[in-house]
Amino acid sequence: MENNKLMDKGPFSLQNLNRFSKQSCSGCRVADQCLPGLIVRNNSSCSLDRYSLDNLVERRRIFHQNEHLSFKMQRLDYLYAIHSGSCKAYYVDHEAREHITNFYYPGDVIGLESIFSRKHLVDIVALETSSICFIELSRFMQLHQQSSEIRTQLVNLYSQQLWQAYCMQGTFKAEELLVRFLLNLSHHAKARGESEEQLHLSMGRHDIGSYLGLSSETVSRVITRLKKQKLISVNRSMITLRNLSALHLLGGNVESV
Amino acid sequence: MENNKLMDKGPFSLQNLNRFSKQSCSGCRVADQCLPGLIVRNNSSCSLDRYSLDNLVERRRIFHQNEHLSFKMQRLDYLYAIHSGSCKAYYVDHEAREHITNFYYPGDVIGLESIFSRKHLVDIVALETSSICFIELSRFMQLHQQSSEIRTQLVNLYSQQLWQAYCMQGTFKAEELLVRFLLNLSHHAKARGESEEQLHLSMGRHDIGSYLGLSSETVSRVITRLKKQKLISVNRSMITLRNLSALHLLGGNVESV
DNA sequence: CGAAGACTTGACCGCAGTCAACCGGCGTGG
DNA sequence: CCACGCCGGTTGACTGCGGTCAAGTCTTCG
Repeated sequence: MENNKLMDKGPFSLQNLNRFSKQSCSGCRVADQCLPGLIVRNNSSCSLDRYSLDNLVERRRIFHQNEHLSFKMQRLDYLYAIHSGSCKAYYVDHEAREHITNFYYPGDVIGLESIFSRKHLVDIVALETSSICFIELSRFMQLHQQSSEIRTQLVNLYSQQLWQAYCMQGTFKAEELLVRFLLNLSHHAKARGESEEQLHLSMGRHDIGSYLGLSSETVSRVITRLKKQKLISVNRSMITLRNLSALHLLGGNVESV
Repeated sequence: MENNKLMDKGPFSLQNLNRFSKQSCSGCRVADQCLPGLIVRNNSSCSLDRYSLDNLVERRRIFHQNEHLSFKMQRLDYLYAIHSGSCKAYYVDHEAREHITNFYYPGDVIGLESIFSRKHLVDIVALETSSICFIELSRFMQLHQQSSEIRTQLVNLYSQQLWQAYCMQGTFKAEELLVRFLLNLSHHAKARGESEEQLHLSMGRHDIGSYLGLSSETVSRVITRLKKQKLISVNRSMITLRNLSALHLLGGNVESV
């Protein structure tokens, strides 16, 4: 029932999509936030014809929860863009600990960190039922050579992701980390036109911990503490930020990317 | 005396450089590792004339220890490439703690994480007397639009740096962090044609700690421990890796970038 | 030679990891 | 329909790594 409500409120109805479908970016709902979408949208000043651009996304496919988009060490044939849903990227270290490198949401492009090695450096998994766009890498690189829009957008995208990654380095208190994580989610949700207070966490406590460098127990404890301080309220995987300004203070007012 | 020896062995004699000097990449000693250098070297298939390329680096200048290349929040007019010496980039958080985002060595390009915001997101400081190449950002972006070499190299560079940053996320033991740090230095030194066992640490313990998310005391203690295990030997800022394979084991055999 | 600063070492403490018990929702099968 | 088991989340007790504070050492430089 909770789930049905979510589906109805979602950006589009999953049922209407074929499992494999030829898609174009022109009509995409998250085109505003997405790299291919941005490029297509700015087509006017672009040296490429509309056909090439709309074919940047080769196809789209539904992935179910815990289904892999790709495995570590596979050849890097595609980048992925998230149309709806969410994914995590992770690798397993020599002591069998899972390290999540990033979470991805609608409009995000996946795989940028792996390009130099020409193979996937991480496993990529859907956190919930998700609609994923396939961007053939060779075509992308071709278009990248031809379109100044792609170039500009790509540099900005890389630059942002790099800065974001830098901001995760160093040592922080558990509370600070978690608050920043939540504010980051909120920021991105807002950018996508969703609520900035109501967050739906598609990943488990363990995943959050793995991303932030904490144990799932610590994540749980900090959430409980924030709940007691009335800064957030929690309903299963739904978190409501009750006092954004107070949270910004706790998180150190980091200008999120 | 130690210093003189270093100068003589160094890649080139600092004294021969003017403080400001017009430079070209064609004859540069670290061109093999450097982004502008790589581009100039592959000029054959390049759409740009040699003049434009050699003028990618607008000028070169000597910075002394602790001298700032640029300050946080300044407009981003230049990227920097290190010709010799080394630098650190850092920001100060809301609790006045210094976070080092990265160290830079000959051939490295500085400023890539700041491009999207059009201003410097970090302070950049020379760790020792260093010769720094100035790359005017507007010219770089122009050339980036014109040269497919720059594009390919830049994507690879970003991709690498992003992966490297991802690998620093998550939680690791102090020993593991430090060993990986040393092995990374070793790896890069080797790539520059220097010794992979003899490392000269141009930054202090505090800086290493700030980069790895440790206190300087912990860095010191771990170094002492490794010394006692005969894995390294230490002579002030000179560290010798005595057992690379054992160190690789401790560091978790991470494929360094 | 003396002062300043970086590094080392020791003592103590606190945050977060680990281990374990418990809870509560959900799905499955009787 | 209920009973059961599973899994993710929460909570508690304990521990240990690494932070903090402080003293002491070594190096450099004026």
